[in-house]
Order: sequence, then C-alpha cells, then structure tokens
Amino acid sequence: MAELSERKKQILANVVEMYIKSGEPVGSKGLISSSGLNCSSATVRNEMNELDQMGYLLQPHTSAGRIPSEKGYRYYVDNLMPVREIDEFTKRMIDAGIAPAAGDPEKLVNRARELLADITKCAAVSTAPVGEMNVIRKIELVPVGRHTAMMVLLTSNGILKSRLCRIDTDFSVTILEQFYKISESFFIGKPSGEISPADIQTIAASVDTDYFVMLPLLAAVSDLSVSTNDSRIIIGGGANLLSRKDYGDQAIPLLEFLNRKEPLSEVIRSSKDDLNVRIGSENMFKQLEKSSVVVAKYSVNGDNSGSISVVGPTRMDYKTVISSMKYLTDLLGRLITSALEE
Amino acid sequence: MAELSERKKQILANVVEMYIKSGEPVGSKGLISSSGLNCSSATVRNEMNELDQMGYLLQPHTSAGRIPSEKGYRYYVDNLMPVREIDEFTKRMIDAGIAPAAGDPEKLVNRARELLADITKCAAVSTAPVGEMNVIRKIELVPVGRHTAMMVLLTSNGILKSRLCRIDTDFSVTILEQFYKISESFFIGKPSGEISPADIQTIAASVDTDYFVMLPLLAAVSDLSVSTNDSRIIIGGGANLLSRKDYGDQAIPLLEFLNRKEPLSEVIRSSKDDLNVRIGSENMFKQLEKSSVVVAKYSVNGDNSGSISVVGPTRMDYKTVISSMKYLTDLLGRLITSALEE
DNA sequence: GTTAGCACTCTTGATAATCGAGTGCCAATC
DNA sequence: GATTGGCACTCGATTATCAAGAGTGCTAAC
Repeated sequence: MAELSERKKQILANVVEMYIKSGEPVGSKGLISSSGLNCSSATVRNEMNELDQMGYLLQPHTSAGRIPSEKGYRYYVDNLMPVREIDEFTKRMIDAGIAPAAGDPEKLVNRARELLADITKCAAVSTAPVGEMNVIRKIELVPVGRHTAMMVLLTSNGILKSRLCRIDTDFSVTILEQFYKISESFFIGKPSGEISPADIQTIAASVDTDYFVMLPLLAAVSDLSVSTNDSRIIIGGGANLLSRKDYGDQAIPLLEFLNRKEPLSEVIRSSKDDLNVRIGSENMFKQLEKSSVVVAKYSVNGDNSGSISVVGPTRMDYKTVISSMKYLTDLLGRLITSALEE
Repeated sequence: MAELSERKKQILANVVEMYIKSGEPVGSKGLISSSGLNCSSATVRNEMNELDQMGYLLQPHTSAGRIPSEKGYRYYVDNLMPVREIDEFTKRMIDAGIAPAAGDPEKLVNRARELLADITKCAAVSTAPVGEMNVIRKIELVPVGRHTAMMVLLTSNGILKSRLCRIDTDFSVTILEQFYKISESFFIGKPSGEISPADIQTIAASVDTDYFVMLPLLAAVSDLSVSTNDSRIIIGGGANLLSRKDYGDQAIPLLEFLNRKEPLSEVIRSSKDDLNVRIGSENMFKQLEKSSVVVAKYSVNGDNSGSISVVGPTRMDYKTVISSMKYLTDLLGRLITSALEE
C-alpha cells in the first residue's frame, strides 16, 4: 500500500471523522472550515480526487461530497486514528455499572455487554468465558417444600443457573441421595452441551428408583444445562441499530441475522487478535456488508477466554468503541479471574 | 347501542376480518367477492355508508375503501367475533413449549410470554404471580471454592435467582453461620423491594463479624433481591412490533414507552376482568392510541395472581390472540398452582 | 504546486398532470 | 320499498417537469 502524503493523511482523517460525526458526505469547503488545513478548497478538491482514484474515498453521486470507502476506514483505523485513552466519564460509568456484578463471571459479562451497548449505541455481543473444558462442576438440590426443591447448576466457567422443580412424592433423604448419586455418575464433569433430553429418559429408566420420581429432576438438570449453553453468546442493545439512520429499514434483517447466532459466532471465532476490526465486506457475510464488527478478547488467568464485540454501521465511532472495549476487556479479565480464583 | 341488522353485522364482520388480514381498506367490490354476501356492490355501498355514519367504519380518504373504527372493532370483539377454540397446531406448540418449564413458576411465565409473542406476532407482557405478600422466603449460600460460593434467593411467589459471590478470606463455618443469622433477622420474610444498597451498608456495619468479609455477601443479597423485582413485569417480542407495517416508524417510540414499564403496569393493574380488551384510545395513554392491549389474568390457587398481555396494533388478529390467551392462562394457572403446592 | 473561476452534474424539493380505485347518488328494476 | 346498474366525482398515489443548490472537475493564471 503506497504511503500517503502528510496532507492526504490529514484530509482522509478529517473526512472520516467528519463523516462519522455528521453522516453527511463532506465537501471540500466544509472540510476546509472544520479543519486546520492551510490551503484552498480547490487544492483539497484535487487531493480528494486523487484519494478517490486511489480508492480511499467514494462519491455517492457526482455532485456530492466524499465519504470514506472501506479502504479509507481501514487506513484510518490502522494508521490515522488517535490512540486515545478512554475518557474519564465513560470510565466512571463502566466502573459504577460493573461493580454490583463483582464476584459472578456471568453477571460481569452481562453487565459489560449492556454497558458497551449503551456507550457505543451499537449492538454488543458477549461470549462467556470458556476454557478448553467447559463442564458441569456442581449440582445442588435443596428442598423448599414437601414436593418442591431449588436446583442449582454450576459450570466450570462460572455460569450458574437455577430453577425450581417438583416431584409428586415427598422429598426424602433417599431420593436426594439417589439424585446426587446419579448426578455424580452421569452429569458432573460432563460438557453441559452433551446432556440431551433423550439421555434423560435413558438415565431415568436405568436407575432403580421410581422412574416417575426421578424423571422431573433429571429433566430439570437437562433444562438448566441447556440454558448454560444458551447464555454463551448473547446479543444486547439490538434496538440501538434501529435508531441508526445508516441502516434505514435494513436494520430488521440485520437483527434477524444477528439473532441466528451461529454465523455471528463464526465471525467471532475467526478473530485471532486481541482486538480485531472487520469493516464492511471484510466480514464474510453479505448481511454484514454495511456493518463493522469489532471483537475484543478478554483473558482469564492469562488465557484468552471470552470476548465482547460491537456490531454497528461502518460509520461507527471507532475511537470511542475501541477505547471503551480496551478498557472493558482489561477490567473484565481481571474481575473474572479474581471471581474464579479458588 | 342500537342493534344492527343482520346484514350490517355480516358486512361489519367481513370488513374487520378482511382488514385484519390484508391491512388494506376494503371496498364494496372486494367485500362482495371475498364473502358470501348475496347482493350487489351498490347495496353494500349503501350499507357501508350507514355503518360509516353510525361510527363503525371509517374512510381514510374519500375515495378509499373502509376500515373499522375503534367502535367497529369493539362491536366485532363484543358481538361478532366467533368464539373459536384454539386450533390444534397452536395448542401443540404451546404444550410442547411450556413443558420443560414445568415445576418452576418463573420459567413457566417466561415461556408463556415468549410463546404468546411468537404466536401473535405482537409484543407480549407477563407479570409474575404475586400474592398480597411477596417476600423473601429462603436464602442459601453454598461454598464452591475457598473464596467463592453460590447464593440462591427464593421469594414467596416462586421467583428464584442465583449468583456467585466471593469473599477475600476463606469460607468458614463461622462465616456461614453468621451469614445465616443475619439473613434470618434482616432478610427472610421481608418484601424483596425493601432491601436497598444503603441498608446493606448499615447491616454490615452493625454485625460483629468483619465488615469487609460480610459486605460482598450482603451486597449479593441486595443484587439478587433487586433482580427478583426486575423480573416482575417483562416485555417480550418487542421486535415483532417493528415488522408491523401499521406502526410505520412509530414502533420505536412505542417500544420506548413499553420499556418504561410503569405506565404499562398501570394499564395492566386497571384491568379488572379475567380478560380485558382495550382498543386504541380506550387505553389511557396517548402512546397507545394506535394499539390494542389485551390483558388476561391467570389464577394460582383460585386467586387472581399474575397476567399475560398482548400489545399490538388495533388491527391485531383478535380471534387468535384471545383464543391463545385463554388457553395459556388456563394452562399457566394450573401449572403454577401445582408448582407452588407444598 | 496552488488557486480562482466557471461550466457541469446530480440530488432535493416543490408543483403540476395523470391514473385509478372507490364512492355517492340517481333512475330503473324487481 | 329494497335492490341494482350506471356514471360523475373525489382524492391519494404515481409520475413528470422544473428550479435551486451543493459540489465537483477542469482550465488558466499565479
């Protein structure tokens, strides 16, 4: 990639930032007045023309100003964007918002995602902290009535789910013991994704306790273990995309795409670096061609573990998005590491 | 209200149903061809004209077909709508969807809400089953590591919330005993809405255990008790409203209105009957003037308890909405009653 | 290399013309 | 007296036309 002259860089940076702010194509006159450029609009026009031909800028139509092309955004993000510290206000907001979740990895991730969506006014996606082995770590069953009990399931990556369940006979020590025995041999240490409703039937039939007593309990285990899996990738702030005029009425299909989760999950998985910016059609999915996706990983105990991402229009405010995400992943990593410490 | 002639009823019913289906104003010709009416379009025009003057129909503009007025919808819902049984397919869908939640009141309500949103393609709102006294019933703290523990909080209306929490010293029997003592004297039996973060500070300071050991545990109680309150009224399927062309771009402000929750809560509270239909401006809020709200109560142990509601355009398919809601409230009432049984 | 000037292009918004669906009404009919 | 066919009329929606304005590209001068 040919190096750009200093002035071209300055012009490109200004076009990108003005366009991000206003959403309107920026013309030579406007650029002159809003930036410290020391030359006439004609000069800027010439430079812009060259940037256009080099592929950094686009003209929506002949008689309009310029907007950044994907290549332009890319150059801006890689070379021109000021590496700014997060601003104090946002930092405070994050610190305060995340505090009540301290100690619980899942809640930390959830808060982080919601904060990120609020700050960036884009959709935010989180994935749970998941090590190589993500297995069921503990199951507790605590009776709260003759027929009802609270069941709690904890996975090795710190996701905790709970629900009530009910059997038709009275809870007895025998039943509880039997349940814990089954739990110990069939569930503990197993990946939570591997417990299917079909298995439940088999297991319930194979034990010597009454099938119809044990079945609802095992079904509850299955339900909980499904929900730990469901909460591994979550999208928040989708409504923010609706107010982004960049999408017009294309926001709804985009939301539908995001909610399918599998493709999104693939996008995230294919991001190798700690911080990965994919602009427009750099994303493998045509549904994302007008969007940028920023994926940032957080580390637990020094291992890359989970991620938070931002999905928004290519016109998103990369400066703010990236500085917030850097701060958040750092904080999140430290807090989760400490929450998972023995 | 003056009684309508048999033919007028037939015409009104047809206009309502055709308009619900197509979203287009229905004209005299179209009505003839799509309904078994045994007369000419001119006759229909005369009748429609009268219905118009009586206030049951509206003309969006002089040279368009007719659409039902609010009064027209009202008459349709009260007198003309076939009281149809829920169709077999929807019934199956509900039964299958709700099964995995059996035993847990909160999950049952959540599933019901999501199913209702899916079926009606509208927003669905649920309120938790709440008796007169909704208090904290049980708190459990189960260590899962030297410094970490699972905390579970159960309210008297069957809402269960859990999270991990962490202290800086090792968990000891003393700490657990102390926690349960505090819990017993300050939390159990208290309305979950009354535990404020400020109280937590006071309580932590007032006990003889180390302030900094107990504080995070009490903060976790507070956090959980806040979340039991948050889940008392929940909106689902809001995205469905976006695809409803009736709202155009008014869907977003409507969603914002719904998410404020307080006014919505008032709408629900003011519904006395088991099944209450409010059409357009019958709702007290101008934000709902283009919407209908259907509120259906479910009963736990014979007492009216919680509700599920549908919010959608006045043009919603009342037949399907109402038949589904009747089936759901009945099912929900029975399942929750049984889940809460001692 | 830079700048002023000017002709050119293309969007935007407003205004006007046309089209068509659907009505209201009247006179004829059953 | 209710019903119907026929017809003029109305009004929204679509399309066409036009002027204004913003911004460019190019050229010639500095």
